[in-house]
Order: sequence, then C-alpha cells, then structure tokens
Amino acid sequence: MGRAPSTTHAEISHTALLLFMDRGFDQTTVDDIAREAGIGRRTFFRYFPSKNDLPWGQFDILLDRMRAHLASLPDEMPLMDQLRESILEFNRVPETEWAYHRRRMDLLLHVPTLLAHSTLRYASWRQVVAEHVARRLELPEDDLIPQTMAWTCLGVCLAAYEQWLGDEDSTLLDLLDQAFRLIDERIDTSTVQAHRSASM
Amino acid sequence: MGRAPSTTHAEISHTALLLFMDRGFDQTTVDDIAREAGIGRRTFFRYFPSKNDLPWGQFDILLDRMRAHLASLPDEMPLMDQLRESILEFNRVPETEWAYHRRRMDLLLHVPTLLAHSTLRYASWRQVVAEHVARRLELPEDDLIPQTMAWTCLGVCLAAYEQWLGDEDSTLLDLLDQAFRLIDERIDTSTVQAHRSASM
DNA sequence: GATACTAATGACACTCAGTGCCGTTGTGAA
DNA sequence: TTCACAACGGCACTGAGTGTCATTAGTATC
Repeated sequence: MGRAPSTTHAEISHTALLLFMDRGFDQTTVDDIAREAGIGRRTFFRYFPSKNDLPWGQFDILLDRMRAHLASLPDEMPLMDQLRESILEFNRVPETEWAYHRRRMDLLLHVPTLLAHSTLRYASWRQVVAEHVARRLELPEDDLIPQTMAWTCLGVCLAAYEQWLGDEDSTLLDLLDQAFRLIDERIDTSTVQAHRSASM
Repeated sequence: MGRAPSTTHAEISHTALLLFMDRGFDQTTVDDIAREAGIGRRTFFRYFPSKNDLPWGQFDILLDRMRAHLASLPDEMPLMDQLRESILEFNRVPETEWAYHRRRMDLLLHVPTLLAHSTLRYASWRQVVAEHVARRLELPEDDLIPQTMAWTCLGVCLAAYEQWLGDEDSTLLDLLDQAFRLIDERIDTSTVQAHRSASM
C-alpha cells in the first residue's frame, strides 16, 4: 500500500538514454533528465544511485539469468562450450532493439566516465564466470585459473563488441561466437596464420 | 624562468596516500590534502586532474619504459616470454618500498572509486601489450587476438596482485612469474590437475 | 464517507569534486 | 630596477550526490 510510484526504472533510463544520445553524456545534467522524465531531482536518485548507472538498467537480473543458465548445463559439456553458449545467451537482444542496443553500448564503451564505472559491473559479471569455472574445475574461486579465464572471457566479449560497433553490417552474436571459437584453440602461430588467412 | 614550483607531484601524492591509508579515501577531501601539503586547493588541481589520479602517480613514464623494453627484445624470443619478462620488469619495485606499494595497491584494487578509475589506466597498459602482440604476429592492433591477449595479461596480473595482497609473506614478482608460466600452457584439464596438485 | 496508515514524492539545504577567472607573488633576464 | 613570465591562491560557479522533512496519494478500516 501507500502512494503509487509515478514512474519506473525503465522509463527514466529510456528518457535519459535518448538525451545522452542526442546531446552527449557529459552535456546532460541530472536536472535535465528529471525534468524530461517529469519527476523531481531527488526522486531520480531514489531510482538510480548515480547518473552513471542509467545505461546499465537491469543488469543484476541478467546476471542471475546467466548464473542459472550456466548451472543448468550438463557437466559432460566441455567448459568452453558452456561458457560460450551462456555468454551468447546473455547477449541475446530482440532484433527490434539492435539499433538502440548499439547506441547504448557505444556510450558505455566510449564515454570515459561510463567506461570507468562499468568496471564495477564487469566485476560482478566476471565473478559469475569465475564461480562457474571454479566449480567445474574444482578449484577455489580466487584461484588464478578461474580468475584469468573470467578476465579472458570479458576481454573476448569486449573485443567482439568493439568489432561490432565498428561495422554497421555485422551481427553481435556471430562475432561473439567466432571470437570464442577462436580463442578456444591454443593461441599460437599456426592458429594465428589460419585466422589471418581466413579473415582476408 | 618564472616563479619556482612550491611542490612536486611526488610530494603531493605521498602526502595524500598517507592520508588515504590513515582515514580512508572517501573520508579524505581535496581540502584536507591541500592543507596537509601546504598548497592551495586550486594548485592541487594544477598538479593532478582529479583526486582519483593521486595513487597512480607517474604511470605514463612506466608505460613508456615498458613499451621500450618490449621493443628491445629479440624477435627470436617467444612472444609469451617477451610479455612475461617485460611485465615482470614493469612491476619491479625496490624492496624498501614493498610495504608502501602493498598499501597503495590495496587502495587501488579495493576502493570502488579507484577501481573504476583505474580502468582508464589499464586501457593504456593493454594498448601497449596489444601493440606489441599485433606487431609480433603481424595482425592489426584492433584484431581479436592481440586485444584478447592484452585482456588476458591484465587479468593474470590482477589475479596475481590479489593473491599477493592476500598473503603477507608472498613476493609479487614470484607470483606474477608463476602465473604467466601457468597460463602459457593450454588451460585444460591436465594442466589444472598438475596445477592443483602442485599447490597442495 | 471519514479516518488512519503508509509509501512515494519533491523541496531545501548541504558537502564535495572540478573549472574558469583574475589578481598576486616570486624568479631570472635585460 | 624593471620587465616578462610562470606558478600560485582566492573566489565564484556548476553539477553530482545525500540527509531531512513536510506533502501527497493511495489502501484499509471503521
């Protein structure tokens, strides 16, 4: 009971993203966002802990889903296949939102403030990966191997995202899939040779 | 010519770090630092672009040194050996400063604000690694392989740093060396088995 | 329908990081 | 001494984020 909320996280987030895309992140103040969303400035900070959190929206929910997805896969499945499949699932976005998603990720990866802030989200994401790897390999979570694999997975994803952002005609899931299949093999000279000739 | 500087980057940085370690990063204001360093608040911002930049100090210089070190190594040397050796060199710190370095890195890795801000420094560091890998493998810098290797190297370093911070008696360079030798081999079940039995 | 309870809201004042502006101060050279 | 110049520091300003508190609008009860 009590007074009904006058807005939603999604509504504020969407309003703000449009402003960011229009005039830039740094040029948009919280006052601008609150005014545009028709709420008070103080109310804004009850929905989002900071301006930096706007582009991420419901990240925790996605993380829970990924954790569950990883846990649901059979132990017989090779570890890298589990990771690749779950990460693809994590990055699946309805085709109708591809353009929006592209602009959102462009902000997150290219606005310094957001790039820095995203580290905190990536840490949670890596934790999910590291937990799974640790469980599968029966190693402690803070062991070098799970930690390094989590960093590598993050790197692969971000490298694929950069490629995606740089090529209007590419498809995110294809790039992610290719990237994971590539690093699944040992990265040595022969792999590199094959990779290079394939990309020409 | 002109008026002589009344302080140095190192002096401000050192003063600030002591305050951070004493009362915490968030509990220390720029006014506190300026007062303690005997300079005006406005002068502080002429030496450092932000409070977040204090713990990093002279990072650019270290980066240049690492770039030069990588370039000086013979092409016959295996790529992973080049990276390992340069990274060890990059992380070499005089034994007299180990305790200080430990507390400094503890701040950088465990204070959320600094953790986030460090991303921007890591990006420059990864760039150095990626450039070298790209040159050695004759691939474009933004190719997936150099980018992923750079992320992996960063992950290895940070995982080793975490281990170091967690164990008072450990030596940073030893941990880094072990970590790099470990991931140099293919991370598969047999490697993991060997690793696990060795760490018991 | 009046009343009580409750949760969301928004106004206000405050702290602190960071910036632009400008007059002041100290130094070496003419 | 004087001039030029660079570092300095004070001041006022913007904008993010927080604590406090009165107000508003729903719901349940009588």
